[in-house]
Amino acid sequence: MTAYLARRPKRADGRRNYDRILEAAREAFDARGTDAALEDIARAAGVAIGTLYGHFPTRETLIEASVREGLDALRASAEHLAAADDPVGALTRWVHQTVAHCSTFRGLVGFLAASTYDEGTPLHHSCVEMHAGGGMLLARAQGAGLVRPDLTAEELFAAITSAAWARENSPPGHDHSARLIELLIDGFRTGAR
Amino acid sequence: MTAYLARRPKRADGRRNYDRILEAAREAFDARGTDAALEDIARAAGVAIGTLYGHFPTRETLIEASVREGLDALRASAEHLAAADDPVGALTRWVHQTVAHCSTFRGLVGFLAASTYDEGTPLHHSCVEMHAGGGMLLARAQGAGLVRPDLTAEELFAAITSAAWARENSPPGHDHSARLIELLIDGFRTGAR
DNA sequence: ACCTGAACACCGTTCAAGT
DNA sequence: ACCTGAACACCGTTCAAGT
Repeated sequence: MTAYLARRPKRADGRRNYDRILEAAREAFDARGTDAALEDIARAAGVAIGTLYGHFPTRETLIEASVREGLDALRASAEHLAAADDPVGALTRWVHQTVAHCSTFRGLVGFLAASTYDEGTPLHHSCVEMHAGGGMLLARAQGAGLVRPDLTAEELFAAITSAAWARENSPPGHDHSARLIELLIDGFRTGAR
Repeated sequence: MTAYLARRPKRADGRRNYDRILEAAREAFDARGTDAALEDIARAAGVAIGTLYGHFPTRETLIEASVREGLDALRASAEHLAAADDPVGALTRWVHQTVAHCSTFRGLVGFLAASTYDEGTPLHHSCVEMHAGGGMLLARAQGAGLVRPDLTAEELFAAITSAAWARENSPPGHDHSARLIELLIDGFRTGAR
């Protein structure tokens, strides 16, 4: 069953409030993570709390609307990178991009991990898109004999989300997520060991 | 500055309550993660909420007391494994053990990541112990020329916590943390790529 | 079709009164 | 030295009344 997704209203005042809430939400999630107080977001947007709930019935729909465009763009990016002549370089670049997007806000990657295999979830669609984009680049690298053939898109996704978690949760000056990605990609390569 | 740590009281009734709270907390954290309701824990332990706060002034001190023994035992395990003749095998085994302990409860690894570089935190001591244990096994594997000499104990710790997060946050049937560890260790090896 | 804010529920945390 | 539970604060969520 497909989850309810927030829709931008048709009426002018509704659309204005919808946009303001989304802008306030992005700022709040950015500053305080995905468990930012919804009342603060409503106040910053200049609307009553009921208005926020009217547009975004759950916290997850609000998070989803805040990141949808960014995450779905990764699919297009994968298609673009698939044209490169260096399949492992393309995969590596895409993984770095994806990790960055999955750690846009502190807490986001937890929702993504919970959404990947649960259709009834607002973020599920974006997860499927990412999965498909990664699977495409993975298959190309495997087809060229450069990445272990037994590596699955699920495992790639697990690697990406765990690196994104590391990025989200690193204290300043101790973010080793980029290095983690390099080590993982090295582990992906054919003949590694 | 060192953080306050919970201490087992001397008076018999206090000790009894302390133990009961800890037992109830382990069950609650196990079932519902580290953000389980403290009132539920107090009720399950048969004490008033103020009693819980008297022994464990913050949620983190309660979490710390729940996992201290398990985490600190990893140091002894590292020392034991250091005697093995296969340094990479020893490191691999220790990483698997450590990942398992860091994901004892859902939410634990977030506290661990925040505690590693913050002395004023109840779990800091256990993090330092783990860090030291891992550093020892890493140095041995590097000394034998089997692991990249530029890999640091901080990076190893980041790899372990991110794998633990993957383990904590995997839906049933989709836990790829063990594979992630294998891929990472392969990335650690000398001459990988 | 959309907005408002009071009302209720839930839970974290403190503290005065007790033994 | 330790226990109790009422009291307060904060925030999520709903809904009747409004435009």
